[in-house]
Amino acid sequence: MSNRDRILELALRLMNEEGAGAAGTTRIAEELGISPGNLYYHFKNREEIVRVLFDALDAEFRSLLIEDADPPISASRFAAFYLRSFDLAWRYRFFFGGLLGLLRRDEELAARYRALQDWAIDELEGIATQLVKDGSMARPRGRDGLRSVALSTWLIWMNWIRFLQISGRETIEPSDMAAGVSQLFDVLAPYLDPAFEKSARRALARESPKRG
Amino acid sequence: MSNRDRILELALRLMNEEGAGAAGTTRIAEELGISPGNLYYHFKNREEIVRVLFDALDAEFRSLLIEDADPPISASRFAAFYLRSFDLAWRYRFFFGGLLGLLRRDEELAARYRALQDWAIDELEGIATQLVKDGSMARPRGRDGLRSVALSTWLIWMNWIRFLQISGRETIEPSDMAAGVSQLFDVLAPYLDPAFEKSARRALARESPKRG
DNA sequence: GTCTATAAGCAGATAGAC
DNA sequence: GTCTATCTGCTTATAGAC
Repeated sequence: MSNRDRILELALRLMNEEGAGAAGTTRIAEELGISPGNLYYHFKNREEIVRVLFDALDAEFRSLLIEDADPPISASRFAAFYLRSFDLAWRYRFFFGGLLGLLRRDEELAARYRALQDWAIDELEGIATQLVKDGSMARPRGRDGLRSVALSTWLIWMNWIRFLQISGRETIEPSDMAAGVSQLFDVLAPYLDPAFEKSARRALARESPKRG
Repeated sequence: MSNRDRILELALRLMNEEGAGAAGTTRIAEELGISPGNLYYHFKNREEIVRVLFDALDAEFRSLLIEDADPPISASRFAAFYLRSFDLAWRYRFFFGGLLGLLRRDEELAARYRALQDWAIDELEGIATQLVKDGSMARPRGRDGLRSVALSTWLIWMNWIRFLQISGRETIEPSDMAAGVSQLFDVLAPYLDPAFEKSARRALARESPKRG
């Protein structure tokens, strides 16, 4: 394993466990037993490390969303999609807690993040539209009903892990993600076809990672 | 105006405008034209400044919630309550963006924040329960339906301003809060009595601060 | 690719005079 | 209450040898 990869791996671990501020260049180099100079050979600066990690999250998220927007959307695929998206958020959970600070310090990262967010909300709206077409979901009232539902799901997805962190949980486990998906289902529930919802909830319970 | 108050005022302004990290003790002292020593006479350390600001937010939020949970809850009081709560969040908007970082650095602040959050979610559930009793709202399905609705409203309240900041808005205006309240109404809408909802939305449009 | 050594800057905080 | 002066510790980042 190259030092470059070891740097990325350790940076991700440290930031996930202790927050985005925990992975200074000094500390990374020290814990890996390499020199600061070596680290700076591989990365121009601290921000570049974060950008490379974000790019991985970005790519995974896009392929996940594209794959799963493909019609028709069955209840189990619907549940699996949200579970996988929460699992992805978990693996890069450092990103959400410190997001604003990270974006303020790196305009390039901010631009990439915003492009992803805009695209994702559109895509989530597209998924909701497809569910309506499939007859699995009723169209919410109001002009921008589907847009609003998409935005609510985005807000919950973005902030579920941060909410757990803020609430004082020492560690966040993959098994905590099912509650986030369930929270999200609760927001969609009033519009979902009852049979579809029931089936989706069953799939969620079946496929959630178990505690421990 | 005492230097102590000037410190608090400037710290709040800087953090609101440029983020929680922007108000270092050095910078505050410099911009006020006082010495670092003077600042440290008034506050034990940087964290204490933040704690005093949080206490103000805490007190205002509690009195707002207590006042408005008083039955029966009319549609216009309902709308006014959410508008005022978003206005409060706006005045202390620094807090939400950098929340996780602030809590990680100050265990005392973390404990106070968590107490407020636990209390607030209970209280929001109480408001929802009252609306059901008043006949203004249908009880959501599922065992913890009202709890889930309370949590969703909390998540949106907590994260609306941060969402705008993250989305790249240079400045956030009081007039941006109405969209947050509207987003929150959209989540509640499926359960609200149609006449109640209509009336609440009308009150929201009437009482929202205008742009500019 | 990797190292040593160090520059340069900024933060929070304190001692002690007035 | 307010000041001057300063200490300490930390961080990012670079120059240049191996």
